[in-house]
Amino acid sequence: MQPAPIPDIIICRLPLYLRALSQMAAEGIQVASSQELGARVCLSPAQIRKDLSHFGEFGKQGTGYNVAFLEEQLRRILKVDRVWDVALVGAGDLGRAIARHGGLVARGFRITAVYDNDPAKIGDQIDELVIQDAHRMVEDIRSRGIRIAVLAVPAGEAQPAASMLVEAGIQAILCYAPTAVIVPGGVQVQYIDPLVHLQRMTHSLR
Amino acid sequence: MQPAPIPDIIICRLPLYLRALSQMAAEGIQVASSQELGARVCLSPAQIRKDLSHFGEFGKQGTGYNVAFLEEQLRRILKVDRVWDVALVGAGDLGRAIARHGGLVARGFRITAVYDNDPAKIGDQIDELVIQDAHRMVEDIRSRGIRIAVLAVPAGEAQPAASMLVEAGIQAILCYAPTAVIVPGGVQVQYIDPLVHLQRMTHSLR
DNA sequence: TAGATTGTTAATCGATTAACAATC
DNA sequence: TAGATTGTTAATCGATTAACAATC
Repeated sequence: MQPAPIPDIIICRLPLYLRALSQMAAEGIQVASSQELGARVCLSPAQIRKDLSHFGEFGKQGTGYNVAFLEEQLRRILKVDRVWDVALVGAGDLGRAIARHGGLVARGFRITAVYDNDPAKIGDQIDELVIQDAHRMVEDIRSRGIRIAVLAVPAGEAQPAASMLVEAGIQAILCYAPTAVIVPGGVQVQYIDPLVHLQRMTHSLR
Repeated sequence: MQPAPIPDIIICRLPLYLRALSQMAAEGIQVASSQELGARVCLSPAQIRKDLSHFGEFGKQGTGYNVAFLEEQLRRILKVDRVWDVALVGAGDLGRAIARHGGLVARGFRITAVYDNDPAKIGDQIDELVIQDAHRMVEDIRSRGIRIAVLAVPAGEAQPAASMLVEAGIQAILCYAPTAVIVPGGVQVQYIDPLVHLQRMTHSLR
């Protein structure tokens, strides 16, 4: 008997729960019902309870959930009860904004390497980080054991860069390029394309 | 009899189809089957055909879809067969990266105003755009008739900024702040939080 | 004890897939 | 004509919701 595998659609909601719980904790809220948590993430109380029940019994009847405890459990489940090293590929405007993102560490990530293939940028710094030559990327990432990468390169360079990352042993890629990249099974890719979100909204404008 | 309303989950996929079709067109591909298009967006051919069938009959039996024609139809359905003016709130690293995004116009959007509340930034330029005082934002957006905004401010400023945008007549907000904002019905909000994507992936790392 | 809220089951709902007649 | 692929229907699948016993 395997433990039932958790549907991906449920995993996708956990970071939202975690984010809401962190906010509640910051507001000094110590206990929250599924009703209250649901209101924050725009989901039904039943959905919240059902989702959480896949991982254990975290609540108390008549009371709700202890915010700090549930936050801790979600961090553990999502494996962000530690800080992951992240390699950043691409030191353009977007790469720079990502590297300087202030809230990474608190949520489990730290950019520890930045690569670019523009000779004019190599050697420059983004805060403490020195931009490295992309030619050394595979060797460097491999030797440092980094497993997560953010891809902030132009669309045309996304596939070759992703292939290099796979070669380097990267297992999870967050891709900002507006194009699907092909990677072997076992390597996860998530995409962020703001234009997709904008286009989702225009459809129902007037 | 109303025309059947289109489920949101279908609208959400159309921008992905459009993106894939634009790429195909750029590669010189003139005709694509639902099989080929599905391969590009990682969906089944049946799904593609079902989705498109909500809007009309765009294909030809035995042949597939004319890429340029379907691209044109999707642009029309998503209302990006024009260019929308967009207001950008927040001129930090992220705001700057968004303002300088090269691919906006080709996909239906153009940043025409940037606001910040930091006196040190007001008056500075991002390429051709002059950073405006956020205090003038409501009046300015309203007088220019802008209906779409991108919110790139710190989490703590997201709600007040969103409320100002609503007051200014904004109907669609793309929010980069890692927090839910409350807006009246009829105003759409989409969120982008890279940490949510990273946390979705860590769960299944080893 | 009375009130509230969980965890879970069964029912509902909606989305995806498979299959195929129509037809290019 | 033969081969291919659409648009659509019916079947399947899975996710969400409603309801409630358990219990804090």
